[in-house]
Amino acid sequence: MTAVRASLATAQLTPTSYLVLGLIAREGPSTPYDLKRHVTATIGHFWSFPHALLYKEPARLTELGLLTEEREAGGRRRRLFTITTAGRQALRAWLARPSRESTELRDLGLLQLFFADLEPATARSIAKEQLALHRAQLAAYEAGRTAAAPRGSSSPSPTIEHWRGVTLRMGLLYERAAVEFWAAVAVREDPSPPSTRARSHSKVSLIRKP
Amino acid sequence: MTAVRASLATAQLTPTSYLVLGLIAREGPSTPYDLKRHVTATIGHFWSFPHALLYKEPARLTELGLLTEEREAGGRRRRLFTITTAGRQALRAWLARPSRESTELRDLGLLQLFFADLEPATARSIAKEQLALHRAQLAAYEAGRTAAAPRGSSSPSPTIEHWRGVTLRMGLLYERAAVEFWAAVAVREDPSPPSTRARSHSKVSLIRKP
DNA sequence: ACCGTCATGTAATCGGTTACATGATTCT
DNA sequence: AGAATCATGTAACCGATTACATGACGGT
Repeated sequence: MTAVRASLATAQLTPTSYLVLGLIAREGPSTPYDLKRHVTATIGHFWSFPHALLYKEPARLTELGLLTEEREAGGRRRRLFTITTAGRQALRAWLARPSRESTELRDLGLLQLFFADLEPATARSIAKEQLALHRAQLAAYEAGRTAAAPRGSSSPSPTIEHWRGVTLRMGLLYERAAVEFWAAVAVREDPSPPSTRARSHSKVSLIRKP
Repeated sequence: MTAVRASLATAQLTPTSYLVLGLIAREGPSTPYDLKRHVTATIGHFWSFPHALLYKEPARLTELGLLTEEREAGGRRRRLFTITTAGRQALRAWLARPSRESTELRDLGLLQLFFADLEPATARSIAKEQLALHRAQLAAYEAGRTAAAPRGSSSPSPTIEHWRGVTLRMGLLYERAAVEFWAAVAVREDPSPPSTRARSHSKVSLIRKP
């Protein structure tokens, strides 16, 4: 009965669950370390899944009957997980169900900027720091993209390069947006042109209010 | 001693902690509900902080000595939290410390797309769904932005409108990127032009592999 | 007076994060 | 052979999410 409830509780699968299910469905039987490597090379660039998760999640899914596990006898005693029919079904069901939740965009730099007026002097430094970071990330994506898309690669089925491409394309667009944003902030907060135009708001420290 | 350790453990403050500290530092003594409303109107659009968090976190911060709490005697028995000197200090320290962690971009639609080849028919429907969602969100931001920026508002200090503007500007840029991305995906996956150009990869279901 | 929504809070569960730990490989 | 890094895993804590619950307020 516990098993029944568990196997029916499709609703309680997390994004991590579907990531694991999807990877194993596509790549075939995998060890947690396989998952880790694949994730690092693709979606992990902007959605982090700590490796401990990728070791724990397959165990959960196995309990739910969505995966099976076999363990190497000797050597590293690796765990190899295989997807079951139920697992494929859960995955299909999820793919067919539209996701209406909106994107979580969690950025510490943005949070800092949100409070930057509390210490006006830091607004610029935050912007410059973030600008540098996002420019670097953008460059990394662009380098990876040109390297990843070998013209006329006649590989019959999608390779990991393909998936790098798919996921990184969005990352690329996001980083472009981020660079644009932080560049604008940096300019706006730059005190170098002491123009007569009034600032949008006073620059006194607001951190202590009466 | 526990208290000492706790108050020194600045490192273990989470983004939520700084959000709460920052809001109370800027807006003055606040109830959890005040926090909730403010967050909903601003950063909550793309970084969700469930209201239960905003009730629990102030209590934690109070234990750490970063806030003080006073409770209404009668009526709704609201809890009013005020920031302490230590709290302001922790906030300042955080603002001065650059955040090097990169953005978390958690999007269920992207995750689905990542596995869309497992069910080729769904790739397009996912793209269309996401495109509609992001267009709607983009429209909402743009509507909010024009409404929120009253020319020549001579308010002496930044109002909540100002902060809506600051946070939503990034949201706006992100949504533009997202719309661009999903539009491209939708076009690429659209089978309407049955051109002779070979597809980048075969469209057979990969969900069962030998 | 009633009803719906706003406002306010608590409890329990559980996933995610951090920290720890150690056996294989590879390089010098 | 030793060092460094890769590979592999476990354990524990704790924050975040979900669910539950109820009192105040405004409108009809």
